[in-house]
Amino acid sequence: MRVAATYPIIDSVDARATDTAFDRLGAVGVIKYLAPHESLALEGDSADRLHRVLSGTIAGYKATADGRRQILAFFFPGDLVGLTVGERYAYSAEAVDHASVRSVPHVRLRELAAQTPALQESLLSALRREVAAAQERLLWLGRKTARERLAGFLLECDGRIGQRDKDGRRSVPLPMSQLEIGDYLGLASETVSRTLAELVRDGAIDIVRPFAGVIIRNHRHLERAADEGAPPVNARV
Amino acid sequence: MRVAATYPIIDSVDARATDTAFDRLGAVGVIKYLAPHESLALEGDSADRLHRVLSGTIAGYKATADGRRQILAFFFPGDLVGLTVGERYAYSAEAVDHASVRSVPHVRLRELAAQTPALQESLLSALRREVAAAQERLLWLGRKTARERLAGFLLECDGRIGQRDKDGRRSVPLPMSQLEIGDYLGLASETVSRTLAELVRDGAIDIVRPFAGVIIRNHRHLERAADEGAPPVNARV
DNA sequence: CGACTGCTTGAGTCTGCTCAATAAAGGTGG
DNA sequence: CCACCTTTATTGAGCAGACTCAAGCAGTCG
Repeated sequence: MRVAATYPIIDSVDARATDTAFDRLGAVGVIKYLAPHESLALEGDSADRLHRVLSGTIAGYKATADGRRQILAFFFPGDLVGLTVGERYAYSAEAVDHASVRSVPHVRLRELAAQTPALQESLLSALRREVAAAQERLLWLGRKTARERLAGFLLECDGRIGQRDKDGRRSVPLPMSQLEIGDYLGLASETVSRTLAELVRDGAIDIVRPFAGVIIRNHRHLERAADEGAPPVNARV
Repeated sequence: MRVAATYPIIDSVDARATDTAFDRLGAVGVIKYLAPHESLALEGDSADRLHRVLSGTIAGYKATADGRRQILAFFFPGDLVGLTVGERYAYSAEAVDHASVRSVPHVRLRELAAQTPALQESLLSALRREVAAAQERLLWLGRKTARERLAGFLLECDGRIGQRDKDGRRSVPLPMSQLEIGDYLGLASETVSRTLAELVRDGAIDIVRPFAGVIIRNHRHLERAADEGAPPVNARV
């Protein structure tokens, strides 16, 4: 376990879709630094705080008594963890990699929101996005194949944290392990590994070794894989 | 297709957890009557209205190009359909049985909410419940067996629309077909049929014939089936 | 350098799906 | 009210996608 001193002191957010209304939060609450797999909150804890991710990645998840786990969402910089709670957290949250969050008591948040209609509005639309995201994934988990889910996941990550590399291709860093990707997609980690290999074989992606992300080789192909589980007719372009 | 005149004229809601703040909606908007499988909204439609279920059942769903379908939620009397939308509906909605809804333009709703903090608060918490429900089901679809999902579904329905019959047992009417239950749980309708039969064999439930609901024979047993996919050690009590 | 964690790959299994045939209801029209 | 037709539920047989178990490898951290 690393000590706090080894963390960079971060207080800005590098989120692409930064909602400026949330910048009001910049001055309140405390900053927490989390090591990989360190817990931020546990399902059932009394939920007094809202967390905004400053750096790194947080996973929100539910678990069963016998150890099965479903990751509900990955939270990247700029995202809010703990929005949906009432009295108690409805799910647990832990750091995926080294992460930092700003924690704001809900009480303080409510005060701020009362003064700031724009913030109120932002919270509401963040909540709406969260519902929409969860519902989209109900379709994945209920009705899509491993290949479709994984392709959809890579496209989602591309949209949220993808970058353009020097050759102009989309580069998607994946801070989470394949086990965590499996827990997000309702798949075993072996299936994630095999299906990634399949997408590489089909020419849709390249894997950055050691496993740290993917390069999208054929975006169109990946979209087709996400929408239609059928194996491609013409793989290579 | 029935004509509107054959519908009972309903303008009250028999929801158990009626949120009185929503009664403000009682005077605005129009009432629509829907025949079974009649569409209320399609994914991608411009979303100008919020619907409150007065009677019957509405299903919200997403579909893929090749005909697979995932039902996101069943809406019972008192529930709100179309809460989560932005510009356009994020999912389709259709009637499960004969149903009626009160449709309120979002514009009018916003006016009312501005005047009524309690309504604002109610909308927010309805939205929060919707997230929580979707996330609970991510766990079902991603990590639970057919048996666990079905048992969980029956318990959910008991909590929302269950009644106590003359012998004091829980009676759960199920207005939707087994195909629709399958589309809700990410299962084939045959699997729903087989798994229901299994729960009957185990003494957890009885099926009301012709298929119209279930009687919960052993609540404890059903709870165990929902939380732990393992076959019961001592079936009959 | 050694131990651990995470990824890959193979073999075999199983849950739940597909396809199919039959039965049971419900709605429609004569 | 009955005969017909359509839709829904049941049940069986076979299949397949994804899981489990297991072994081996690679990369990382201490």
